[in-house]
Order: sequence, then C-alpha cells, then structure tokens
Amino acid sequence: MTARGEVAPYDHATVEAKWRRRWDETGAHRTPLDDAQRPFYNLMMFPYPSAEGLHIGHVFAFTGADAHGRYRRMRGDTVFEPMGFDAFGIHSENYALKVGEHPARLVPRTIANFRRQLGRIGAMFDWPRQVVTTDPDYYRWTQWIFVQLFKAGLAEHREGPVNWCPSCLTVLADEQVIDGHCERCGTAVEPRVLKQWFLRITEYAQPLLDALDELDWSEVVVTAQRNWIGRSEGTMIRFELVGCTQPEVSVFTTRPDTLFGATFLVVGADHPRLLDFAAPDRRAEVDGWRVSLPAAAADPDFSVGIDLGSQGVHPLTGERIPVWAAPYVLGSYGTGAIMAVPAHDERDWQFARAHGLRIVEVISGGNVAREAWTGDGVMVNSGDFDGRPSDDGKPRVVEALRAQGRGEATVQYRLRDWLISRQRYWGPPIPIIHCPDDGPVPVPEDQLPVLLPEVEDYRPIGTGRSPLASAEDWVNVPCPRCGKPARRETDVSDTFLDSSWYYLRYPSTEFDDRPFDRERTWRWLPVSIYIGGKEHSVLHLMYSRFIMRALHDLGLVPAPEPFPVFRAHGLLIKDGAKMSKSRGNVVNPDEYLDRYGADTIRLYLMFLGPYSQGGDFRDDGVSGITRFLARVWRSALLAAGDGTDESRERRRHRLIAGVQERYEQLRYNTAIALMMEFADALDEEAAAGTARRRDAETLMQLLAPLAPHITEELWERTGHRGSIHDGHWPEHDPELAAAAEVTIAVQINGKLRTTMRVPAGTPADELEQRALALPRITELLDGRQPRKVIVVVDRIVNVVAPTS
RNA sequence: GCCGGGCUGGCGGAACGGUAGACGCGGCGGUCUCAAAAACCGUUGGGCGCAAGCCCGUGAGGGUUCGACUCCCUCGCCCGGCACCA
Repeated sequence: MTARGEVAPYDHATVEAKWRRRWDETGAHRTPLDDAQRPFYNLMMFPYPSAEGLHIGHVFAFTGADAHGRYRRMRGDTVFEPMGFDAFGIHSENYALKVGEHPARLVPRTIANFRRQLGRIGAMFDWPRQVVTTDPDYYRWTQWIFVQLFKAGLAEHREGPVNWCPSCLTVLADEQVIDGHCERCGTAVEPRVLKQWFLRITEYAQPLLDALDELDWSEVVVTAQRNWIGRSEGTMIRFELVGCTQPEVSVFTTRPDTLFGATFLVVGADHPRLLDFAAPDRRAEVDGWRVSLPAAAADPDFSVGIDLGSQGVHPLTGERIPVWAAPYVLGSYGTGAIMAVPAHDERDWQFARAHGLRIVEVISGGNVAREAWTGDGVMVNSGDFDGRPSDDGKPRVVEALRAQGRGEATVQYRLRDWLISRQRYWGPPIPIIHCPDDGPVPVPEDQLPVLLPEVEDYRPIGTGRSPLASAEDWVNVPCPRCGKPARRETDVSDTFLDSSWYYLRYPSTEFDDRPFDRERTWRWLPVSIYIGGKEHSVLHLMYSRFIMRALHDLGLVPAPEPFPVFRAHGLLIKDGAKMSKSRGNVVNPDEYLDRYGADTIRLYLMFLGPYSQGGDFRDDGVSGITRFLARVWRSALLAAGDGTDESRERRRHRLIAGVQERYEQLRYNTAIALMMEFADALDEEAAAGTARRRDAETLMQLLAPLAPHITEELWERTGHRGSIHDGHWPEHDPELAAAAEVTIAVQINGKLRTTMRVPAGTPADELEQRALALPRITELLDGRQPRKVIVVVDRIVNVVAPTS
C-alpha cells in the first residue's frame, strides 16, 4: 500500500454539511458592525427571486464576490457581506397572474427557495440583515425617500409623452425601452400622453457625468453611462416665427457654422404643442395628419412631413423660411425642433429632396447636389463668414448670434427624467394624496408606510390607472393639509427605485424608526467594492448614483457616490448562448451541488475563464477540480515535515505573492492555476514522505476563500484552533518571493537559440559574456562578429549579428 | 453609423514589449486489473528529421523595434452598449 492510500478520501457531502451547520451555530458570518476597525462593505447585486430558482449564473456571480470578501476577511478586515431580494415588480406580478396566485403569497415562497439555494453555495452572507424590498418595513423607507425627493423639488407630477406597453399595461421609463420595445416582454411600446411622476435625474446630469472620472469602475460601464447621459455641446438659436400663435422657436444645433444653409425649420411630429406652430388655417389639417401617423418605426420615413404654413425668420439674414413638422425630428429631445440644413445633414437632405425644399451649400468639400456633406470645409454663401474654415467659423457665428440676442452656446443631454409611475399593483404605492385645493400633498412621514391594499383583482386594467384605483376605501382620504376629501395616488413606483438604495439599508436593518442610522451609515458607506453584472450598467447603477447624490445633497449620507469601486463580472453562457428560460438551457445548480459539493463548483466556475469575462458552462472539466481537491486533501493530511530549506521557502513565498495579487484583481482562474501547480508538487512530496506541514498550511490558507469548507476541515484536522477564515492570511517577503535562479533566453537576431540558468540579478555585462561563450552560440555565430548585444537582466540576451 | 471589448493548440484559457501556448479538459502511450472504471506515470501546436536540430505558427495585410499575442495603421469577423439625439 502506498502512502497515498493511507488517507480516507474527501467526502464533500459530510464535510460541507458539518461546516455549514457549525458556522450557522457560531454566527461565523455575523458582522459586528459597530466596532469594526477596518470595515469592508462587500456588496453584490441582490437577485430578483424568480420562481425558477437560482441559476448557475448567480452562483458564478456570487462566488467571485464572496471569494473576494473572504480574502479581505483573512487579511484582517471586518467584512460585511449582506444579501437580499428585489421582489417587487412586473416580473413577479406577471408570474403570479400566470399561475393564478396572489404575489403577496407567492413571493415568500420563491424567496424561501432562493434562500435555501443560496445557503448551499458557501458564501458568508449575514442573513439576519437580509433586505426584502416587498417588506413594509423596507418600502416604508422607499416611500420616505420619495417624500424627501418631493420636498426637495426632485419629484414632479407632470404630463408628458410616455412609453406605454400594451402588454404590461403600464408606462415604462425611457431606459426600459429597447429599440422601441418593452424591456420585459418585448412588445412594441406606444406613445401616450399621461400625467406621471418623474424624478428629476436630469438636474444631476453634469455631476453624474463629471464624477465618472473619479470612479474606479470597469471601463465598459463607465462608457455606457457616458453614452447614456449623452452630453452634447452646441448652440441654441432662436428663430422668430410669423404666421402662427407661437412667437418664436428655439433650436439646438452642434453645427452653428452651417446656419446660413438653414432653409427650413422642422418641429417634431410628437411635439406636445405642435399646433401652436401651425398657421391658423392649417391647424385642423395638421391635427388630422398628426393623429393618423403610425407608431414610431425602427426605420424612419423621411418622406413623411407636412408644411405648417408658418415661417421662421433667419436670425442673421432676416430671410423667411418655411416651418414643417415631421416624425424624423424628436419632440422630446432638445427643444423638439430643429433648423434643417439639407446640404450638410443627411436626414435633412433626404427630407428636402422628398419635399422639394432648397438645398444651399455653405461648407465646401462635397457635392451637395448628390449627397449631404457632413465633414469640415470652408464656409461659402455665408455672408461675412465666407472663406473661413468651418471649425473656426463656429464660435464666430455663435458670437454673432449672441450679439443679436438670438442665441448662445449651450449644452444638451440625452438623459431624460426618470419616469417612476407604474399603473400596476405589485409595487410600493407612491405616498401622495391629491387634494383639489392643495394639489399633490405627501403623506405625512409618521403615517408611512402607505400599505399596499389587499385587492381582490390586482390585474392591470389598461385604462392608464392602476388596479389600486378600485380600492375605494383606500383611495378616499382627507387631505393631510386641509382635511377636505382627497384621493390617494394610485400608481406604484418603479422597481428600480426599490433597488436604488438597498445598500443603505443593510447596515441598519434593526432600526425601525429611521431608514439608515447615521453612525452606521457614516461608518459603512460608501460601499467598499460592488460586484455585479454589466447588464445593469445604465439602469440600476445610474439610478443608485442619482439617489445617493440627492440624499448627499440633503445631508443624509456621507458621500455623493455609493460605489467608488465597481467590478463587472462576465456572463455565464451555455452552449454559446445566454441562459434563458425560453431557450431551455438554464442550468439549475442543485444537481451540481449535490453531486460535486459547493467547493468544487465554486472552484470550477472560477476556473472556467476570467471572472470579468464569464464563460461557457459545460461540465466536462469538473474532473480537473475534483482531482485537484483530492490532492490538496491527501497531501495536507500527510504533510508532516518541518524542513526549512531555502528553495521550498522561496517557492512558498512566490505562491503567496502570486495568489494574493490575483485575489486583489479578481483573477481567480490564474490564482487557481498557481495553486494547482503547487499542489502537484506538494502531492508528489507527500507520496515520498517529504512534504512540509508549512507548505500544506499555506496552501490551505490561500485556497480558503475559494473552497471554504474543505480548507476549514483540513485546518481542524491538522490541529488548529479557530476558523481558518479569521485573519489567517500568510505573510510573504517579496525578496524571498523572487526567484533565486532564472532562465535566460539567448537569441540570435531575435530567434531563440538556447537558454542558460544564472543566479537572479546577474549583471548585464556578465550575462553578455556568458551568453557569447556558450558553445551553441559560438557555433551558430561561426566567426561572425556581433554588431550589437541586447541584454535585459533576468530575461534575455539577444545577439545581433550580420546574416551570413 | 458611433463608442467599448474580443479573435491564441482539438476545447476552456495563460503570457510587465523579452523562451507563445502556464493551468485544466480532451487525445495518445503506459502502470495497476481477468477486464473496465478510478487513480497514478509519461506524452501532446503544425511540418521536416534516425537524431542534434531546423522551419512555420497568436483573424488578414502592412509598419515601429535588436525583439511584437502585446504598440501604430488598414481590413475582416464576433460580442456588448448607443443610435433619426440635430
């Protein structure tokens, strides 16, 4: 019998169950929030508890975040790692409707199932601090935040063009409309004009943009946010109007240098006050035209448009130009109207062609009879500006406009205000009472929460009103201000409002008289690291930044940004495609956890590829991890030596340095590769009876964040007291971690010819001498004199010689 | 169209401008076994060669450099974001 056979094999089921129970009993994952010396708030995106349960992608995401938290904890930080559930919203509600069970009864069940599964993945969640957004103790404070925003003038009830999803029977925020379709159900949205609640995120467009520079975030996400805010610098130009009730119209352009080529004006067909721009005798016709327009199409039709009969006065020439309306201009962006310069804008060019409007070249460089020229050039047909390069002309035109009081430089943002009203049931009621005299009045804070009433029929009704409207007893209340009969707001708020502040609640869950305790919040916020999917790049992360910033301006939180450090993990796919219920390729982790145990699955998922990039889940590589853990197990239990030889100490220090660096950077795949190499060597020594206890211990410690159960068991079995997870990160000496001897590549003309082993740090001139003296090199040089020898210490010697 | 990210063995993936392919899967050969599985050992980018070794090779083509997967230019394909945004 060999030495390897003397150890009983690792039994994951028994060991993992044992430690999960033990950790639970000892409160190993409870965080002492009030006396943390080095608080580390390890936040990961809380899930929406779907009825299907956890899928393997969640395990991937949470394992990477948990491993980082465990690493910080071993380094001595007090790590707070909470978890919760984002359980309001259309998803839950639609599912409840489908199965015919009330969401208030269904959601607790789906949460229970999620918790069961999350409990199996070996993460150190501080469960007693769980946050559930549907809990009245939570949404009470969601409502409270709304009231604070309302009082600060950041929540507004106003009429506006909105996106209506005819399938979900509710309005959607602009961000929740993808290519004209509902983000959730894919139905084409319809434009409607309704009175809605908006949060004025646009007030924060510039601060939100500026602060991006200071954030340590994954670059993709920063870029996505920058695009979404869409800052555009340009010029506002006012055209006087004649022949209609509207006295003037402002237009926004980024090309003031083309002003002299403006041959008509166009008002967006969906402009809320379109008719004011039309000549009185054309109003009826224009109105008929407007209502007959089809819903916005993906491919705009430039032939659609109507002459409004009014005229604009060119601010610099006084020339009169026609005013048109067309759907290719957006009523909701900028001022909702444009000056059309067909010679230098492709869309205007097409429109002018379709309607026989004038095309006047004012920037040379193209052939505007054939197509629009959008590049730079020299200004022509532009009065005093003729002959100037276009980029030079821009500020001068702006100056001329400013002198006339007809325009000025300005900035536009693509970002829209955040529409939060939802005409649905399953959300927190917006805490407002509409009084005929006082208008919208917030529900007094001591009367929060406004509980979601029990209604029999919670189906959306599609009339533009929420199902809550039918709860008459609930709706009719006296005005809190004047006491007259008034009505409650019946819309509920967007789910993204729930998730925009949950990280503030976790540290304060036990307080029922305040949303977040001042001392706790100042100690724990902002979050130390936030790890989540890049699919939330725009929506959740933007809304959270806005809410945090608004609360900061109200003096309620210690920092303007909630997440100074954000890392996006990749997406786990299956068979080359995103996992989704409709594709039927969702992997349920339960069977894998049963079969292999949590540690193996954790390691396997982290080994698939770079955490930041995700990977393709297939189970054909799990055996590599199983073998690895078997080696760790065996060698750790057999290692009894106490050798202090330098080479093995160096190897150990090198391993610590390498693994530590990779944990810092969330590069788990390569951390695991290093540990595998080390484990192979250690296992070989264990078989020979020479393995060192110290090496085995180091390996256990380094592996602990990724494989918490097996390492805890080994720690106990090898005679240690206390948990391996508490402050046991091994020290290393960078000097020792450096190799003592290095292999130098020796090249001739950049091609590898041989290598040599030398002591690390051998100086360049000695390396050169030794390399030139190598038999292989003298032979290949064959008498040729090196023209030059490039030497990089500890790396290479490259002999540059004339080619024979 | 614009902005990101990517393209490396049969596969997943490694490589501060310095020995391309670490680590793992799979394959091949072996040990053990009646046999198989498991485990373990060896081997594994392609081509040529008995061998020493040589040549080729990181999506394609150019460039910079003593030296390029890495930097620059052009192009192709894949993924993601934005998109009548004036």
